[in-house]
Amino acid sequence: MTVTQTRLDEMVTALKARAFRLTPQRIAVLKILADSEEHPTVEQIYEQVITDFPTTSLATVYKTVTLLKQLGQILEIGFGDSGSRYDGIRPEPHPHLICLDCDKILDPKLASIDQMTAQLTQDTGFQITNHRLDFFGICPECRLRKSA
Amino acid sequence: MTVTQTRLDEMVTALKARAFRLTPQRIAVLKILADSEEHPTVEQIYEQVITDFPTTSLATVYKTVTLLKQLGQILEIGFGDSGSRYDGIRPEPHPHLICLDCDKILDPKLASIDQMTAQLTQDTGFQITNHRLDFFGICPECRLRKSA
DNA sequence: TTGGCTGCAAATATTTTGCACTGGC
DNA sequence: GCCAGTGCAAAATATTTGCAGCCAA
Repeated sequence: MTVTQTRLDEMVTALKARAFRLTPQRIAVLKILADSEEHPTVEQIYEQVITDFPTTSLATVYKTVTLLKQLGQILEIGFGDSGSRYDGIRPEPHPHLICLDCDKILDPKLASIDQMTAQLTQDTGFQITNHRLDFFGICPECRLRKSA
Repeated sequence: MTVTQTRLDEMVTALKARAFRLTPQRIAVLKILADSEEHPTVEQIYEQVITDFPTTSLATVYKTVTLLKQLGQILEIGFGDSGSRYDGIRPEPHPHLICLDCDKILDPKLASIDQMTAQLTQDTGFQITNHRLDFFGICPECRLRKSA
């Protein structure tokens, strides 16, 4: 049993638990999200889906992504400017490291967020339910390419 | 000399330094941004501006906000869903604490970000130039109101 | 004086929605 | 068989842009 398999199973289980139907289009979207390390956009998911189901509409992909988001099965990573990107592999909040040059997104390990959250709760009285932490910069590969 | 006065001066200086013109509409926008603790949207800035200059267009406010953003004089705080909000008082990146109920945004003090940035630079080789840290939850006032 | 700035409207981009048909359960 | 889900197009939202006239420097 691979990690990917597990994630897809979890998504399927989450849908079944709430009596949502498992249509071929939905399963195709789930598979892509459960298997994509590169944090795809809705448009990119759509491009993938229509290779298997050519009649699938963009609206259906939007609806499925919205549904999964509401079920907490995927994480939305949106930047004001254009289409949001999604992480189906790690649905819980976690830091991102974004290259401004090639748009690559990495998931670095950083432990201290929980501590900051606890501190804020104590200081402000907020009941914190979610967070978002993004770092922007230039990745080593793009730095090399530019200096060449 | 108040803090607000200083911020407005800084914005004016930044515009002059690059030979941008100081039109009445622009100054009105600057004043609002330099003076608003509540992180207003473009629409809210627009509402304010037209009380002084009724013919001002929304596009002009957008253009001015975009210009100030490019000059690093204001900080954009965008959430995928709707209009971005702006902070003209503290243009440098800093954490936000957002109430999901009343949309209030606070600026809590948290020191450890620089340390995390340094760590990431060392671990990943990224040249980090910017970051964003937002916490979402329910503020004490809204919690009280809901439990009442 | 003059070229950047404004204001209007139209264009653009992204995401949502209405509705008749279809197919999963 | 029922009704949620789909697909199409139109709508809604947010922001940008073209261009003629205007005004800050």
